[in-house]
Amino acid sequence: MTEIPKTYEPAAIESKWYADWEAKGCFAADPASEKPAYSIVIPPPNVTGHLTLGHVLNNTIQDILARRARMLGKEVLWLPGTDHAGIATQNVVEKTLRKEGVMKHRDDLGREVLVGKIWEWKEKYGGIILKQLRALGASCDWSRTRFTMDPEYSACVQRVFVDLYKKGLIYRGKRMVNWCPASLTALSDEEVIMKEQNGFMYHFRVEVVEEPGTFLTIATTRPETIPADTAVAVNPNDPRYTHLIGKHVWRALGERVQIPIIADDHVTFDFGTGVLKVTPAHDKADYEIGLRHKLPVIDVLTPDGKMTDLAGAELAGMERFSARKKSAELLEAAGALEKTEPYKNNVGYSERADVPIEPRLSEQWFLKYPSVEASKACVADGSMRFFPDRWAKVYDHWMTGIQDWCISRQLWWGHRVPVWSVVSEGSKTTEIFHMLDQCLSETLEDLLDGKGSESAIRFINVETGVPISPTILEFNHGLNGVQVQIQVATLNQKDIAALEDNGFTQDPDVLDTWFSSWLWPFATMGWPEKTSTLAKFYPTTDLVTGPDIIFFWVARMIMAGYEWMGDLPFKNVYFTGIIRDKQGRKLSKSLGNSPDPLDLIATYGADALRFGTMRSAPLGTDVVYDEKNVELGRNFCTKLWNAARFRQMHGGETEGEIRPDLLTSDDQWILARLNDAIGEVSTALDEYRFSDASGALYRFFWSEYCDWYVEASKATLYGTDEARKANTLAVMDFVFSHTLRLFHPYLPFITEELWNSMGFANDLPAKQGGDTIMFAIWPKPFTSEELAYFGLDETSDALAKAKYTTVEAGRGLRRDFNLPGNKKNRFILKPSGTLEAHEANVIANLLNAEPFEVDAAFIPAKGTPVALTPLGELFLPLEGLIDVAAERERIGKEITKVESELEKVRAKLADDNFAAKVPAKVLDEHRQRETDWSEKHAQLVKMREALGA
RNA sequence: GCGCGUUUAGCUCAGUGGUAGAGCGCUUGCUUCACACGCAAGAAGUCGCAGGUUCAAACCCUGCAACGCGCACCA
Repeated sequence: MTEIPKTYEPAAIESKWYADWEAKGCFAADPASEKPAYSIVIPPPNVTGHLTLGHVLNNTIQDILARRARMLGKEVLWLPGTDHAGIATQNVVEKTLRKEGVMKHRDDLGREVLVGKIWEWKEKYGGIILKQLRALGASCDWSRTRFTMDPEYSACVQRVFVDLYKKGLIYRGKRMVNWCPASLTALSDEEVIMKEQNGFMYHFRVEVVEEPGTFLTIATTRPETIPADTAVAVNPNDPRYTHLIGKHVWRALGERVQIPIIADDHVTFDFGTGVLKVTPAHDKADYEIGLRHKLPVIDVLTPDGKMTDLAGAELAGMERFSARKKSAELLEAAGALEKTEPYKNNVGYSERADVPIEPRLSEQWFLKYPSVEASKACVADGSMRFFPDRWAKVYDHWMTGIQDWCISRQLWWGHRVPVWSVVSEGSKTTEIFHMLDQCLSETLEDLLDGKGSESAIRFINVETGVPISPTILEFNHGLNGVQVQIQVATLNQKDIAALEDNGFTQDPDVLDTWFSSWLWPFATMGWPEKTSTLAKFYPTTDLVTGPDIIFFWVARMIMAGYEWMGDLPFKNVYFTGIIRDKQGRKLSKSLGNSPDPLDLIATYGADALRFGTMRSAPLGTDVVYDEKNVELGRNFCTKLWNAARFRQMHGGETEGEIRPDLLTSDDQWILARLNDAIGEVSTALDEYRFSDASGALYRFFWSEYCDWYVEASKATLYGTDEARKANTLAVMDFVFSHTLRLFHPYLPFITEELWNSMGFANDLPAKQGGDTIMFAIWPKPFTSEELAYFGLDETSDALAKAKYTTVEAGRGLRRDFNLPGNKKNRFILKPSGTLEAHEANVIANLLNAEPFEVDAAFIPAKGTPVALTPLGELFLPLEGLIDVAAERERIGKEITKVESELEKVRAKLADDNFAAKVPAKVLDEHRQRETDWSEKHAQLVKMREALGA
């Protein structure tokens, strides 16, 4: 035992033990271990990220799982790392470079230089969040830290790209995509969030060319796209317009041209005017109509959302929203605007840039998802479990309606699309793609020299599917009209040089960040090699993440897991809540409602932050952040600290054997409560109910151990029976050593400190708690032998409970008569049975009663306040202060209360139906209740009678 | 529009058919020999609304309302 300082100072203790754990290699995962495996891969935070409360929640949960698994004897791998986070990171760095005046636009630097700058940034700031996780106590195996742009990881990304291409699941095409005019890139459907907009519905009219004087009224929310209209559509069955189908109208804005009136089922009768302007270049549905009717496509918007010259001189160059207003003015001026009415509609926003996206026709790479059926089935059939399970439905719904994934991004930071191409002279249609296939080691030059094996390189005529001999090709650009793809080995610098010498250029796009993240569970473990790590730790056990990335990440990881590992990537997924402020808003930097966890750690300690967060985060609900919770955590740590100090004050040996013959009723009671807590905490953790587990521990330690057991034990500790005293200390040590272990996953630092300073580590084997509490054995509920040894059964805690109820009754009397708690008072118990001197002593202590008399023959003065307790009548004599009337009134109040209870239970028992239909057990319960209440009632009435009328 | 979830004390939440609970906050009294980051006592709830099932409903069923989330989306 080393002396425990008076105050708990978390900072020093935390850094000391974290360094110690790392030095001892406690976090390292050994694939050769014979212990059963437990593994988690961290949801990699953005490499530019800083620790937020969301990370605190998420990573505390993972740490709790990992630490408990170690104590349960598992070989634990918690694999950390960061994500390159394409758009986010490039935005952050570009913004800084602009601020520093290094560049105005990315083109000022060019691709290579900018990417170089981002790498510099990454090297400089990239590790911050991982360092911050250490401050939280995260027990990650840092030797395995991965980054999604590590060379080995990038090779995995290229490999799966080629694999999917070969399987025919990746294709390139000109499609309508979600275009972000701020980030200047295509986005996947998942990156678009719909927001309700207060806009306007503009009604304008166009004249029918063939019938001058006849007008059609069109309703639109986007008049600025009128110059891009190439038709006007009506429903073929709409009687109002059938006679006009096939005729033309004059377009209202832009070049004055005739556009056809066409019939299409897409148009509904009752929306707007039933006449739809068709803008194939700027609307997904209109594009489909355009395809059906072979309409021309006129693009009037630049990539960054400005009007092109095709929009007409008045609009050209204007920003899209200004152009909208201007268009309305132009229509108005032309007398074509009939009305403008306020209108609410939903508009897609770019999730990252928070600006409305534009549907835009562009050439992109798409992926048809692989292994969809297996991925759907594993959640549906329960072989993978979601917590809370309602997310399984959301997942299933998405998987059912799954759409192809646009995987190319017009950015520079990320995994560049591994495709090289050359456009041969004189032909726009001839492209030669060079695909990577990293299974092979030959360089491209060797292959082209004919030294490569036949399978090493394949040149395929895409149209015919017929392989072409490499020697015929020889980078001859004369293959007009033939598309050729080339699949070769992983490119090294030499390969790339050879390609570029021959006029090949790499596809400029990079891949969606999630196209690398979805490989995380196995690409971090050495795939495609069959590593011992994969063999031991894949599939991983648990994944802990937010429900907001269920499609972005979770679903895609499942599909990747099945596709390349042939197995699910994790067995359980725990979805955390989202942390909100008291007004229910998400925490964000811009709202300024996002406290810095490191400040909280500095103020309250990491354990306090962890405990406070976990206590307020029940499974399945969002978390309302309140600093009070962290304060609560801090207060709890202090309580734990002081309880340990109290134990230490009384000296004596730790780990002393408990002698069952010397156990007091209080000892038995606390052992029973400990046993309950062990069971409750273990079950809660098994079911991922982290707040329930922490709540149970909190209640056990504070209310049961400190408030009752420690206080009751003072009768022994300050007494004269040395043998009992030693035994009580042994019980305290027993309870404390179990409690510290139960708390360790939540409070790693303070439990380690106390584990050592209280001496619990001393006599244990090094690997089972001797070195560190991290590997101490997780407490198990008592066996029947242990229960018998301690003499614990259903009745063994009755006496202690009765005492505590008696004490509460006495304290109630004190309160009722305004006696200050610090003054000693005389109490007399007129016992209903026998009471040992020791038990009386305990009651006296807890009541602060002096003297405390147990007197079966006691005859109280008339009007002496009394409380009915399980142990008898408890009197509070008030010499000279007795107010008979007041006491009668007090008892009268209690009688009223008892009567109302009695009435309720009697009403039930009086009901014939009740007696006839209710189970025997419930009936007995009610009868017992009736007996108890009426006994009490009779006693109270007698007492009141004794006080006179 | 479709689906999911939530609604219990001032606040945040437990409570799956049988006597309404916790933490915080509040009130009152206590620097009582581990702890004022503490101890003790207390006040506070027609369990969202309306029906139904049942001997019995916070709990099960139906409908409604409010809030939140997901998906889809008609100009």
